[in-house]
Amino acid sequence: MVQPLWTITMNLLSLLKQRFSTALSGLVDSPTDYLPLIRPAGDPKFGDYQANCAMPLAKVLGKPAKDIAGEIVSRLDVNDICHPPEIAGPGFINLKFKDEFLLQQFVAATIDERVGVEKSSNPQTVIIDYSSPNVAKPMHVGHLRSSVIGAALDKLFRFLGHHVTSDNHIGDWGTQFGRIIYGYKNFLDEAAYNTNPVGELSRLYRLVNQLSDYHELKTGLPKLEATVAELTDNLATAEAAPLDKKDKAAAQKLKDLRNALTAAKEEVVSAKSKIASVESNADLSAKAQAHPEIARLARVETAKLHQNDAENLALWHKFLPECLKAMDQVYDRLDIKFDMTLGESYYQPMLADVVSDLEKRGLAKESQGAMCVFIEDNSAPFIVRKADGAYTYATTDLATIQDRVERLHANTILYVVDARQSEHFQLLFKTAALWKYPHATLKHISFGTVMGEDRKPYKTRSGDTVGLESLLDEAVVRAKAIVEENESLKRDEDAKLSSDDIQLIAQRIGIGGIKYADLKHHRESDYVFNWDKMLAKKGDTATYIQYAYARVCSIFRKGNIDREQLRHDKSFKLTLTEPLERAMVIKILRFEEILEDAAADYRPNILCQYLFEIADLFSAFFDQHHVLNADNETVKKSRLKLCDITARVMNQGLGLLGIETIEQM
RNA sequence: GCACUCGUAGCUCAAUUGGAUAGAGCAUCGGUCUUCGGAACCGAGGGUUAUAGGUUCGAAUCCUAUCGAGUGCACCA
Repeated sequence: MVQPLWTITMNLLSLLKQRFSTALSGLVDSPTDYLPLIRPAGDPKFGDYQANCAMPLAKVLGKPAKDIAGEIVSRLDVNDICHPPEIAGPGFINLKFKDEFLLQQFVAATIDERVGVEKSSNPQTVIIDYSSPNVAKPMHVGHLRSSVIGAALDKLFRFLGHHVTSDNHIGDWGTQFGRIIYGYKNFLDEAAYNTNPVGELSRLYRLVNQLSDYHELKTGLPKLEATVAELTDNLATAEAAPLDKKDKAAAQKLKDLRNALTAAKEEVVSAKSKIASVESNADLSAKAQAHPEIARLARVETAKLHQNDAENLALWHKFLPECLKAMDQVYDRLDIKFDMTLGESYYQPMLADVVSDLEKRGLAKESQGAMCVFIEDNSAPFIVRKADGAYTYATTDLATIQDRVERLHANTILYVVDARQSEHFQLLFKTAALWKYPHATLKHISFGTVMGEDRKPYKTRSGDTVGLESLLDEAVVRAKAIVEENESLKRDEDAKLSSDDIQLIAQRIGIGGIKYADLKHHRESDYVFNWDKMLAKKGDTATYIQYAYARVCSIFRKGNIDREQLRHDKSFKLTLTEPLERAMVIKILRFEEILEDAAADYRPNILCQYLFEIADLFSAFFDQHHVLNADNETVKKSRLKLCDITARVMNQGLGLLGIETIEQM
């Protein structure tokens, strides 16, 4: 027997595209241009999918769009899968699948290990560069988005069959090591180091920073205060001048002055408080007096390290493993694993050659003592070697591209880095293309800021950045309180939990809540961090989806259903008796389409929205229709299969986001 | 000064990249409960998509101007 064409795909959209491609090929030169205009219907009343090709073709073909739509439909062969297409409005072609076809596809998906998602036919070798903290500085909220978005894309691309290598491009060669080394040589508490090396290093880092800042602020304060005075005068003069509403430049200047004054005042306040915090402490004050040149000397330590000074290099080798161990603890909690952790230090031996090669090719030129690549239409140069002879992160990034392309054979490199560095990446990518790699796909996957309720970067109440570990701790503590509170409200005695369960659930809900809150937003936008919203029991949260998943599992538990056996049970004919069931089947069959959309634009929020919609559909279905007590055995088994695959899609989808499910919560 | 990003419901955000009546969640108001987990479900109100023009069959999306917010601008990464 010949298999019908549609058994080879469970992707509804790509199947329709194939059919339209055939239909359009006699009409237009390049049918592929019009295939993206086939998309899910905007409104269920228009059917399941719609094709918007006719309108743009009206101009090309010089005929009314409705006539073209008619012509496309007459050429279109979808009888086996769809009801007769309808033409509506200016020339929309509306398509609705036959239930029989949907059920065939559905069966194929239920028995498929990958719930109907095929691997890419064109797998890419992708390096995903994300998280990338500076070692020895504790990780903070700033690292959250890169880590969470990066890990989600990592899992997504892998699942789609690409050859992914995740790389944590850590800062392990920067100025922070000079500070730590200086601290270690001058302020070490040996006992503390022996019990908790990273804690002590981190204390030393903060101490050296604080003392350096102290001296800098102390010398800078008079100037800062003078600036405030000057701005105050200028503002007074400007405000005294007669206000001409038409003079926009003057109005703008006035506003700029006010903003500058506010900023300068804040700076003075902050400086004074930092100075006071040192001077009010006898120990700190004494240390500050004893180390007036601390900032310069710390830089000297960095320079010595970079020149392979034996002592500093030994210290670096001593510190680094401890720092990495501490980092891994955080990654364990976030369930993130890297294939490689090649920090800046790894690329150091290559930098001199990178610069000389750029020079040889005439790309890099000397300017004001520094070696620079000038990119057209960019005023700022791309500095690959500073006037003092040191290399910059630009150089390291170029060496990194070289290594990834030549040694690891990457054809795509994704940088999950915040939006503020977009200019750097533009210059980097242009330079790389001019240099040796015009064919590598280099993408900056930029993302916005995590903000507090005040719409400024998220800080603690005292104004410090929030440490990532304490953030995770708080999430779990808050989640646990919610789980415990809910436990006491439960109606269903069977659903009661042990205290071990509660701890595990609190972890999955807490960490999942943080991740979901981050991923559900468009990555380019800034978003406001809000505990209550991300852990809320209702609404568009990880918890809601996790709860829907737990409810499905509860059906199987109560009914003593062997899900594996169920999947291969062919002793009955599937039926769809309710519109909600049909909606769920279509939604499930769209899983691959959604994953591809999410991957195409590197946007986990597309997947989040999809998972929420599935959970929402399931919750409505669960409320309105019975599974275990269905009218007859056929309906019951059909619904059980639907429940099984719904659960698998939710589990798989959440898994790709790095969010774990729980069978009971 | 230059460059980039953004402005959508009271709040937090979407909108398949130019498609049909701009959608969710929260909050508000109303409803559902003796059945598989109420961390639930159903419904209602709420919008001149910052403003003004323009482009076209069609604009939150594209172009221009204005207003407002943010970010980045040689030797930190």
